[in-house]
Amino acid sequence: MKKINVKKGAVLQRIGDISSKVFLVESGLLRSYIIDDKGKEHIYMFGPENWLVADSCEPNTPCQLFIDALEDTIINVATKEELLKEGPDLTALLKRLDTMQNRIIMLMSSNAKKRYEHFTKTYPNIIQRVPLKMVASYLGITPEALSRIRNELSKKK
Amino acid sequence: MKKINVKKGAVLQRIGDISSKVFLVESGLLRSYIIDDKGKEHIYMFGPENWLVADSCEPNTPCQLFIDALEDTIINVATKEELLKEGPDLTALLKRLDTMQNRIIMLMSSNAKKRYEHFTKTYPNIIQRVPLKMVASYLGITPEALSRIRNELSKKK
DNA sequence: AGTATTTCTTGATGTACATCAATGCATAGG
DNA sequence: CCTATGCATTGATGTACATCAAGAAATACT
Repeated sequence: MKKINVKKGAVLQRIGDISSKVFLVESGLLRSYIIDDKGKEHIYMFGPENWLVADSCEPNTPCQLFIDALEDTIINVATKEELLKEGPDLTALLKRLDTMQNRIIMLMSSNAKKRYEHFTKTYPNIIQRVPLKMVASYLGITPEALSRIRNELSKKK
Repeated sequence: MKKINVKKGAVLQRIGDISSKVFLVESGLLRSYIIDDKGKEHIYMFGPENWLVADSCEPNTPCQLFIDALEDTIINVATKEELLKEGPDLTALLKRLDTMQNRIIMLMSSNAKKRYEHFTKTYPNIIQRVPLKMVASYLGITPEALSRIRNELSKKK
């Protein structure tokens, strides 16, 4: 585990990389995302304090995700091999599975408005820290659609 | 790890259950799914031979998934606590993370046709074993939409 | 501070998919 | 064997979102 500082905008991993490291965020904010075949970004995950950010590709296969820093960030870096030797943090792994399961369920069963409401409840601090278009990207909608949803929700009250 | 036989149609877990067991499929086919607030089913995962089927909810929280058998199935059952003691199968865990990451990426970045094509490539045997409406449910579309996609694809050739 | 760039919003239009309804087929159970 | 139930398909219509375009507002850059 090596501690490093990265500046906002720094790229930690590119699609196709084989290295496949694991980043434990101490402070700041990372994101992982993909770029689809139309060149559109889709945010896979935000990584604020205490989150673990990594591509879950199997060892020695090319990564599918970009990872970069949305803020100046302090991270602890390790290779997957190192982590496996040390005996990985099972609690963290289970939490991660839970998070991903929730994300899948959300994507499958809720419309954009509900996904947004769920997001604001689950990650109340993140929404203050990133542009709305990134929230839209995480939710799987366009910035325009998110703008309209927020508009509608604010009128209701 | 206790080995049990279940008949097609048997329900192994219900939403809200706290027990939260892990099922390792030896032969047959399980599925896990949710029911949304409109009463609609969404298949979360199919569990054929050698798959691990479980709700990834954190220990001692209520499950979000139903789990039942789509065929007569032989499974090994364990509680999460047991598995954690034994030292879990890390390779299986990593594979599971990879699967879920792929599922999320699919749901976010591909249209129904691409998701279907990806599914048929990735799980060629499952499509023969379940009704198409379940494939549709897994893909996040209606049976009607799937029917039209298949129609279109078969004409192309 | 002033300019450039990104971000957000609003409107008009388009489209992928859902919903609803009807029909033909297969399958299962008495 | 006959009937009931579930499954797949097709057509008509509806809708949630995307796309495109333009302008306003915020942010970053020199």
